[in-house]
Amino acid sequence: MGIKDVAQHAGVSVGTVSNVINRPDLVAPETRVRVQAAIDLLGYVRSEAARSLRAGQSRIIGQLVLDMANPFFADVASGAARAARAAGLRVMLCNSANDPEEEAAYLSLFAEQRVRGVLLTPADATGADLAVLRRHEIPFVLVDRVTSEGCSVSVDDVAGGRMAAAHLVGNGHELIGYVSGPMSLAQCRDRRTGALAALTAHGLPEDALIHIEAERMDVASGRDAGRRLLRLSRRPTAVFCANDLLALGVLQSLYAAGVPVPGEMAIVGYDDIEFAGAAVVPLTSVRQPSAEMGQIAAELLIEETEAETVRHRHRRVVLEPELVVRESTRSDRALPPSWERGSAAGTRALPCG
Amino acid sequence: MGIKDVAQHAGVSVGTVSNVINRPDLVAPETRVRVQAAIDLLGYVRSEAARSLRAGQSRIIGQLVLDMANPFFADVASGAARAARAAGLRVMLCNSANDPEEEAAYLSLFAEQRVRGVLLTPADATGADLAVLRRHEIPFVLVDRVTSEGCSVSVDDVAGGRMAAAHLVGNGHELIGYVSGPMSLAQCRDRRTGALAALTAHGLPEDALIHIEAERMDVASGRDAGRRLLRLSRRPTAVFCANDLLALGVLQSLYAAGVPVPGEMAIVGYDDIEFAGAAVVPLTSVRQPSAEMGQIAAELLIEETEAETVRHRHRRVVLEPELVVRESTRSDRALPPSWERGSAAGTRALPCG
DNA sequence: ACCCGTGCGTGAATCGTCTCAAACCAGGCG
DNA sequence: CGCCTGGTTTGAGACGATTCACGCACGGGT
Repeated sequence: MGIKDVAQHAGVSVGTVSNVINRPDLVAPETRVRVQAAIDLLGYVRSEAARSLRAGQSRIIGQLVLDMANPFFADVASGAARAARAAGLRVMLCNSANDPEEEAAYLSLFAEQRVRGVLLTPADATGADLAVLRRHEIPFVLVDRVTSEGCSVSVDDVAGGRMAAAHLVGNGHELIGYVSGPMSLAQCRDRRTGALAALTAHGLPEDALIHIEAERMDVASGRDAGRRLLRLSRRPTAVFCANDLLALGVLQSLYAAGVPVPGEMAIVGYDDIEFAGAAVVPLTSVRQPSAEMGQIAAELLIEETEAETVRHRHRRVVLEPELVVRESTRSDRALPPSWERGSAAGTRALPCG
Repeated sequence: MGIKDVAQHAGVSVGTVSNVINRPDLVAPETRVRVQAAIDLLGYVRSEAARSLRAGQSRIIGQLVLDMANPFFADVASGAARAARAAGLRVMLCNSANDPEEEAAYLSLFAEQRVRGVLLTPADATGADLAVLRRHEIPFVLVDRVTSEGCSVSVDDVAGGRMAAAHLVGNGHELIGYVSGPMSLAQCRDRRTGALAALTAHGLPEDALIHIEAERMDVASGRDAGRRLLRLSRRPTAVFCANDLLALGVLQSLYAAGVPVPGEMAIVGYDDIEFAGAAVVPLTSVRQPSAEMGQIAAELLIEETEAETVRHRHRRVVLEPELVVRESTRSDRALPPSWERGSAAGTRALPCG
């Protein structure tokens, strides 16, 4: 069941079989069909292990994400897989679950696999994992993070924060809540910076942005943040949330308290995950081009690995976010909910589970 | 940078280095530390390709799912990854996107990789892909599907349908809608069968279940189904939906039409994805033990691959679903929404995206 | 007749690890 | 002194595909 069996069966040498598979133009047509027939007959499948061993590297790209269950990363992964396939490579997707130890374990797995390169969103802030990659000379591209020592693809969070806040100010809001995740995350800081810039650009004072910090960026923390929001002495007329899960939580709290959305409180989320558009009050959200991020990251990585003659220069790609306006900030509430408009996310097909 | 360099540096033979790595107990302590020092110094990483070539198989399990973006499959994958790691294996997760061609491509990738085995939820109904796996003698376990020719892990959909309908009947509903996906799917047929059985068991006639078939099982189709539901001459007082995405869509339509949920229309979904509990009217849903399915499937597969002495017998594991009751079927609406109760799904941490 | 180029096929070397039979060594015992 | 034993190390394949320097044959040009 090896290449030798095929060769013997077709009456040729192993080299010729290899040529039929990899460089068919070097083989006489007659021989080619004979060999191909033997391959089909025997059900021969070449061994990727042997190929990789010989080549000194595998045809796999490793990808490490923070949470596979987060639709954002699922989208990033699908973009990366698409780009990889276009280059004849495959992606091995692993989930660090935000745990630096898991992350380190997966990186050494990747090293053993001799992967072409790694796409990662590090859970480890110390940079120790990047040092490991550099030590083994494994090319990498950061996704949704930035580093000075390699390529990265991220989204302009300052711009995203600015457009969210500008949208709210444009709708007449003059006191706005910012429901943030931990300020240790660059994302949360940048989005706040952008929002603040938008307010001051429109002549509002700095304290027009009321800061509420959630411990984690999930739905439960969002519900808590919503309750805190309602207890404020100066209640904002709008909230900007650092991600959609927080926004969904806030929405739930408001609903429970009987506060109409967007009538008494408008909401803007971030990420535009599928369920933002599918909420009962569809959420206005800042869309990140997640699949595109994955695709560009993979393309950068592939370019780096193929840079034999051309010298590869590390690049920092920053993509622009996009505001998707839906019911949760609609000022004219006479219109029916427009679930169908604004984004294709709501219509994406999810097969049964 | 190979095992030879380590051997030379430590002044031993390659066999000894191999032993230090794989069977340290065979090596004298003094030698062991000397070799280990050389390994650390040189940053040696063994080549998985060479290992696999030698062993004739890799340490990877291939997993093929219908949609990575569906939280259900994300959960299945995480369960499988856990079990695999416990056995010293890794999972290579691939997304067929419900496309039989993609599926076939990934299966031949797995064959080239000489994976230990494959976990799959086939998109291809013809069984041609299973024939390929059998031809190459690659062990496989079906997930959420059943076959007579191998192991499988699935959930009792008849029981799920029955408990959903029984819950509604128990709440006094006597006319119930069933929003189904395509009846070509065994899932949809079985859930209907179960619902019907529950109705008749409670003395209701067969036509107490009103069938509405959606083209696809996504939110948009659910919205459409909701609109059709409201146009019926005999309007049900409850709906059972074949998955949560359909249920979310139905919920949206009802909300848009001003129909109170659960006041005038109760809703039960299926799968209990995270966003079912996070909807503004949290959905009652039939929970599938998704992570457990993945874990059991992987364990079955591992058992099959390790069955050298013991003869492996294919098994069909059928798990029991569980009804998670939330607001959307609560008969006492005086209570505040209970987002925090009923399931841990609503509190799962999703890091920022 | 000779040479050369071209088209096609060959076969051996190579990649890095594991495994196993054999070698080696030190010490104890007859 | 020779033999045996048990702990330790060695070194030679073997795994399967790729690649490349050659060899062979044929036909055209000189």
